[in-house]
Amino acid sequence: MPLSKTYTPEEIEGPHYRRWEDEGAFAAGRKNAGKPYTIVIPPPNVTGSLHMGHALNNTLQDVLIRFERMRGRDALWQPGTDHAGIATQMVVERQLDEKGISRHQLGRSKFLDRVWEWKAESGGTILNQLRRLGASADWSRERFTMDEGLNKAVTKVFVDLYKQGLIYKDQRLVNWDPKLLTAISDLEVENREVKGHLWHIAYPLEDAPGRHIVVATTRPETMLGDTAIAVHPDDERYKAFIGKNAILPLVGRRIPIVADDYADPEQGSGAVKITPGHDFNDYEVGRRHKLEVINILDEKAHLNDNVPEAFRGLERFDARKAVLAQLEELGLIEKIDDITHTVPYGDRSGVVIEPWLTEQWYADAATLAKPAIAAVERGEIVFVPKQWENTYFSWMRNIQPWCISRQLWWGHQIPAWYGPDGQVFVETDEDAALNAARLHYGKETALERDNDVLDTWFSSALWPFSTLGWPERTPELDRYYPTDTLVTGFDIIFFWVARMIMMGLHFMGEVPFRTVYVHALVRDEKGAKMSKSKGNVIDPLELMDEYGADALRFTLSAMAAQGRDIKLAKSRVEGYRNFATKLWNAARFCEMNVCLLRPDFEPGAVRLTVNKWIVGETARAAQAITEAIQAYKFNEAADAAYHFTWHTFCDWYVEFIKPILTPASANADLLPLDQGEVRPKGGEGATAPASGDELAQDETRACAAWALSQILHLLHPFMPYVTEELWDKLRNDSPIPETQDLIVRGWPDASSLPMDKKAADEMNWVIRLVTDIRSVRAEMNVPVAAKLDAKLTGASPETERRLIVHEGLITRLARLGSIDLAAESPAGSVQLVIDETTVALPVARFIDVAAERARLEKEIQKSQAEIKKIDAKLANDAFVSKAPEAVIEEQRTRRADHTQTAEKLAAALERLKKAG
RNA sequence: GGGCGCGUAGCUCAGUGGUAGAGCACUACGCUCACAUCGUAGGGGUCGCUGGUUCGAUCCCAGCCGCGCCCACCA
Repeated sequence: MPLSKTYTPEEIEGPHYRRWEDEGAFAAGRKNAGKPYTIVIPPPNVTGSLHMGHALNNTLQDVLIRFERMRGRDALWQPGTDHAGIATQMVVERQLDEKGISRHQLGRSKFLDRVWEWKAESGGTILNQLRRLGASADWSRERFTMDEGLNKAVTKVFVDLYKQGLIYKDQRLVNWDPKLLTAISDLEVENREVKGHLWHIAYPLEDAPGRHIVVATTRPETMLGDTAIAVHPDDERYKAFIGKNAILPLVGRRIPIVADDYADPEQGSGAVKITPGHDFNDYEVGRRHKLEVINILDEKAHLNDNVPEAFRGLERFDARKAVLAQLEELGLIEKIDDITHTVPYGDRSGVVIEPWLTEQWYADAATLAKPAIAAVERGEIVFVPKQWENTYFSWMRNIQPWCISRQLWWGHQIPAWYGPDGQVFVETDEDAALNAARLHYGKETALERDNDVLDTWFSSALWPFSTLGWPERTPELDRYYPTDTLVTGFDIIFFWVARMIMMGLHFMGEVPFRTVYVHALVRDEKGAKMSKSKGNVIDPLELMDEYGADALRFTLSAMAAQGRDIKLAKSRVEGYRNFATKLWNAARFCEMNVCLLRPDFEPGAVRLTVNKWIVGETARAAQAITEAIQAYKFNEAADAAYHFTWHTFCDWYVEFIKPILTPASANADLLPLDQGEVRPKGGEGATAPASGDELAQDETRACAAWALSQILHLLHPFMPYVTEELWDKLRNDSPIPETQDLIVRGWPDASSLPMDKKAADEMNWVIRLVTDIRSVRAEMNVPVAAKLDAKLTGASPETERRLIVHEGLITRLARLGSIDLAAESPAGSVQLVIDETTVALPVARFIDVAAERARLEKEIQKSQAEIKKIDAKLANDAFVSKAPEAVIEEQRTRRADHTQTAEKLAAALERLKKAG
C-alpha cells in the first residue's frame, strides 16, 4: 500500500511498539551480540505518571541505548519502578482519608494490603507511558524495589553494614516531620526563605533584681525548653555574666549563663538562648556544657507536659502566640525586628520541620563516602558535564550520618528484633534472630521486630546490582555490572547517584557505572519550574497525542544542550512534527520513483557526481552524528541529522535527481553517462540515448534508496516510530532478503564511505550558482514563470565541463530557458560572479536600471571594504609575524576572491552604463 | 555565608581566539509531477557593561550590573 500523504503517528506507534516487544527487539543477551552496554533506569515512582522530566530523562537513555544496540552492542536497558515510601503511602492515606478511615484504624497489615492493591491498580501506568514514548527497555527484566529479590538484597546490605559497624542506632536530634510523623533525612528538608520576626526578650538575672540579659530568637515558644544562655567568651558586654544564672521567664527555671564560641556577638543581642532539645546548634552547645535536654514537644509538635500547665497541649504556632502574649504582659519584650530567614520545611509534607530528639538508625555515610570520593577523583566515574563532580565532591566531603529509618509502614521493614530487655538482634530473618536471641539469653525468648522501615533511597542505592540478581551471583551480574551510563537529573545526585556509588563500591568492589550524564531540568516557556500549583505543567502525553512521540523525543533531544535548563516551547515540538512529515514525504518521493534497496549497491562505486556527492554528505553526517552521541551532545546530533535530512537530502539531492529519474524529461538527452564521459550537448554527436540513461537511472534509484535508508538509521534513535515505519516500507519493497529485519540493527559506518572532494566541490558550485541566480531573480522581481537565457563569460575549462554535465539540473532549479557560454555578456543583463565566471541574466525588461546600478555599486563597495580590512591586517607586522600561516593564507585567499568579484562586478557595471 | 550557571536576532536557544548561527515568528513571491505540517528569496544582532591579556576577543581573565539554581546550624 502506498504511503499516505502525511504521517499519522497514532496509526503506527502502537503497532510498531507491539511488534518490537513481540519480536524481542529490546531483549538483552541476544545471540552474536557484542560487548555489553548497560543503562539502569532511574526507577520512577510506581504509582506515578509520566511528566516532562521523565520524558527527557528516558528519551536520552533511549537514544543512547538504541544507538549502541544498532552499533552491535549487547544493549541492556534495565527497567523498573520504585516503591517511593512516603509518596506512595501519602497517596493511599489520602484515599482512605476520603472514606474517613485512618491507617491506624486499619492496622499495619491491612494498610499494606491496600498499598499493594493500589500498586497493582496503577503500577503499570507509568511503564505504559514509557512504552508510548518508545522506550526500548528490556521489559522482561522489569524489577520493583519492593519485590522479593530486592528485599533480600536490602536485608543483606543492612545486616552486613550493621555487623561491620557501619549501621548503628543513635539517639540524637533528627529532622522530624510533625505531619507525616516520621524522621526524614537532611536531603528531604527544603530550606525556604520566609519573612519572620526576631524577638528580643529580657531574661531576669538571678542575683541582680531588676537587671536582665536580653536574648534574641525567631522561635520564642522554644524558650520553654531553654536550659542555658550562651555568650561569647570575649564579649566584653557579657563577661561579668558568665557563670551567673538567669531565671527563665514563664517557667521560673534557673538557667546558667555559659561562655561558648557559638554565640556570635554580631548577631541579635550577642546573647543566645540555648534549647538543646529543639535546635541542632543548641544541642551541640548543650553537649559541651553538659546541659539538660528538655523535650517540650510531642510527635505532632504540640507542647507536652514538660512545660507549664497553661501551655500544655498547644500547637506550636499557637504556643508562640501564647508565649508572646504572656511576655508582653510581663513587659519582657524589648523589641521586635522584621527579618528574612530560612526555615526548614519537609519537602513532601510542606510543613515546618522540628529538630526532635529520637532514636533512629543511621548509616555511617562518611566511611562509605571515602572510596566513593576516590573513585571519582581517579576518573573511574566521570560526570558529564564535568562540573557536577565539584557538586558531588563538596557534598561527599561534608557528608553527615544518613538517617535511614522512617516511621512509616510502606517500605522495607528494618531487620532488627528486640528482646525484652532491649537487646537488638539484626538478622536476615526472624528465625535467625530467634536463634541469636536463644544464644544470648540461653533460652527461647519472644522478640519484637522493629516497626520502622528504611528510607526509600536505601533500596534504590542498590539498584544497579540488585536488579541484576545480587546477592545471587547471576550470569547477568557478571556480564552487565558495572553498568555503563547513568542518565539522571542533577536534583538526585545526592539522593541517588552518590549513594549508588557508595553501595556499589562497598558491596561489589566496583563502581556501579562509568559515566554519569547529568541533564537539565525541563521548565516552562518562561523558565519557571513546572509545577501543578503554578498550572504551567506541559503534559508530555498531551504533546504526544498532538504531535506524536517522535516529535516530542526529537524536541527534547535537540534542546538537551549540556548544562542548561530546557525551556520547552510547543512551537518547537510542532516544528519537529513537521520534520517527521518532511521525512515521510521524502520517502514517498522515493517510493513513487521506485527507489529500491539493491543487494549489489556499493556506495563506494557510484559513477554519477550527484551520487558520489550524496554518499560523501551521508558519510559526513553519519560521522558528525556518531561523534555527537558518543560525546553526549544530543542537541548537536539532532541538529546534524535534521540538517542533513532536510537541507541536504530533501532540498538538494532530491531536486538534483528528479531530472535523472523522470524518463520523459526534456533533459534526458543531457544526462551524463558517467563522471568522465560527457555527452555533447544537443542532438548532433549524442551517443545512443537509452542505455546510458537507464544506467544512470538505475544507479540513482539505488543510491537514493540507500541514502534514505541511512537517514532512517541515523534518525532512528531519536525518532524510532516513523523511521521504523518507513524502513519497513523500504525493505518490504526490497528484493534483498538480508534487509528483512527491524531497523534496530545496523548503524551507518562513516569510515567505510568515501568522501569525494571533487564531487563535493562540483555540487557546491552548482548549489552556489543556482542559489545566486534565484537570489537575483527574486531581488529583481523576475516573474517565476520567466525562463531566462543565461550567458557565462570567462568560464574555465573545468567550469565549462561542469556546466555541460549539470546543465539539466541548473536550468531546472534556476528556472532558466538555457545556459550557454558567450564571448561577452549581453547588454541589458544583470550580472553576478561565481569564482572566475560572470553569469549574465537577460532581465532588462524586468529591471530598473538605476536600481541595478545601485545594487552593483553596493556589492562592489562591500567587497572593497573587505579588501581594505584585509589589507590593513596584512600590513600589520605583528599580525604577519605572529598569526599562524593558515590564518594569513586564508586572508590572502579571501582577498583574492573579493578582488575577483569586485573586478567582475565593476566590468558588469561598466557594461550596464554603456548600455544605459 | 559558600559554590555553580546564565545574559548572543522579536521569542527559544546553539556556537567559535581569526568573515556571527539554527528553529519559531516576521516580510515578499509561489510556475513546479514527495511535501502548503510545503517551496524560493529576504529583513533583523555594536554577542549585558567596563577594563585587561592578545597581532586579533562574542569566545580567555578581572570587576560591575541583571537573572536563576544548589549547598549552609548562624539566634
